[in-house]
Amino acid sequence: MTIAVGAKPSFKEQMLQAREEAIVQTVNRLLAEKGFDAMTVDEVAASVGIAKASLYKHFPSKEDLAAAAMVRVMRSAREFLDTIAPALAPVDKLKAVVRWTLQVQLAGQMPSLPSQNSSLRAALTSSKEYVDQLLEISDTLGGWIEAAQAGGALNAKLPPIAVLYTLYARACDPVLEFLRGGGQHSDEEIVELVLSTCFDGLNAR
Amino acid sequence: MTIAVGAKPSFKEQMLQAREEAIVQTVNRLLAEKGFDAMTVDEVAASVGIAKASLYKHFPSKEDLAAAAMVRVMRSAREFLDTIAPALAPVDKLKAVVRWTLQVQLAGQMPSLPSQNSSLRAALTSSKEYVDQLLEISDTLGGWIEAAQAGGALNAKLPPIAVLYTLYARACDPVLEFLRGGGQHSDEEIVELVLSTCFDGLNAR
DNA sequence: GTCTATAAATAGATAGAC
DNA sequence: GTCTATCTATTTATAGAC
Repeated sequence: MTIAVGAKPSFKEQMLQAREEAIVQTVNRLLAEKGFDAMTVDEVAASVGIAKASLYKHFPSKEDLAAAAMVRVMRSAREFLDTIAPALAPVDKLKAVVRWTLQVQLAGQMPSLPSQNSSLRAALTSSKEYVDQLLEISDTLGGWIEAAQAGGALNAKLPPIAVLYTLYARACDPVLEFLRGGGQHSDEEIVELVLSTCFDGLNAR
Repeated sequence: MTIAVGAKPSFKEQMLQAREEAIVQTVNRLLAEKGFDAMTVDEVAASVGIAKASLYKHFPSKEDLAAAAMVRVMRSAREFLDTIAPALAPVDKLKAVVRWTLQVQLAGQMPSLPSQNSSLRAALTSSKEYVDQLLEISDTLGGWIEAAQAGGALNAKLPPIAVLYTLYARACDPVLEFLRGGGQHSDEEIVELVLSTCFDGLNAR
C-alpha cells in the first residue's frame, strides 16, 4: 500500500479523480444556475451522465456535493490571490479580488447556497480544506483591509470585519443579475458599476 | 348583492379578511426566517392553527401565499414612502427608505424569495397589486434618485437604474446577518454601518 | 369554510446484481 | 464502481364529510 505523500497516482486513481472533478464541475454549474434547494441529485447524475447510485459512491450526500463545489471555488479564489502583484496598493488588491468575484458570478460559476441551511453549514464547517481556505483568504484580505485603512485609502472608521463582510457579499450580489436582465449594459460595464458603488458609494465625491 | 366600492364589509367578510391577514402575517415571518424553499405549507397551517385544506381555500398555491406576503410588504413600503417629510433632501429620503428596509430585515419581517424560481415570478407578476405597488415605489425612488443626482448629492455618472437596483439589493443584504452573527454590534450600529457603506462606499473621503 | 384523510409527485438515499 | 429498481420520507395539493 502506497501512502507516500505526493506519490505518483495510479491510472485508476487518476480516472477516479477525473470523474470526481467532472462531477464537482457539474455541481458547481447547477448551484450557480439554480441554487442548492432547486438543484436535485437526479439532475446532477443525469448531467454528469452516470447513475445516481454511482454518484453516491463518490459523495455521501447532497450537502457533500455542494461542499465539494465550495471547496473548489475557495481553492480557486485562494489561487487567484497568489497571482495579485505584491507591489499593488492594498486597496487595489481588494478591488482586484472583488472584480474577480464579480466575473466568476457573471460567468455562471459562482455557487449560491442558502445561508440558513444548518445541515449544509455542518458539511461546510466539517470540511477541513474549506475552513482552511476560508481562513487563509480572510487573513489575507484582512491584512490588506487594515493596511488600506492605515494608508488612508479605506475608511478607517469602518470595522475591518464589516469591510470584509461587505466584500464577501459582492459574491452573491443580486445587482449583477438585475442589471444583466435590464440588457442595457455589457458585462464589463456591470462589473465596473458594482465595483464603483462598492468602493466609492452612491454619493457624489 | 353589494358591489359598491368602499361599501361597509359585512361581519363575515371582516372575519375572512382578519383570518387571511393572520395567514399572510405568518407566511411573512416564515419567509423571513427560512426562505421560500424551506418553508412548507404544513408548517404555515400549523403555525396559523388551521388545517392545511382550509389554507388552500384561501390561497390556491404556495406561490400565491408568498405573493400575498410580498404584496403586504410592498404595501407597507409604499405607505412608508408617504410618511417621509417632503421637505427632506432627495438623498435623505432615499436613506430613510433604505434604513426602513434594513430595520424590517433585522426585525425578521423581510420575506426572502429565490429570484430564479419561475413559477414564483409568474405568481408575482400576475398579481396586479404587487406590480402596481412595485411600479409606484420605483417611480417615486427613481424621481428622488434623479433629483439627488441633479442636485449633486448622488454620483451623476451612475445610471439611475443601477442606483435603484443597488438600493433594492439592501433589502436582502447578507451583511446584516453576518454582522449580527458576529455579535460585536447592536442592531442600530449595523444599520448605520450598512447605510454608510452603501452611500459613502468603503473608500476614505 | 373547517376538518380528517389521502392522493400524487418528488427528492434524497440504498439494495443488490454485475 | 456502475447500473436498475426501489425504499422512505416529505411535500404540494385535494377529496369528501360536516
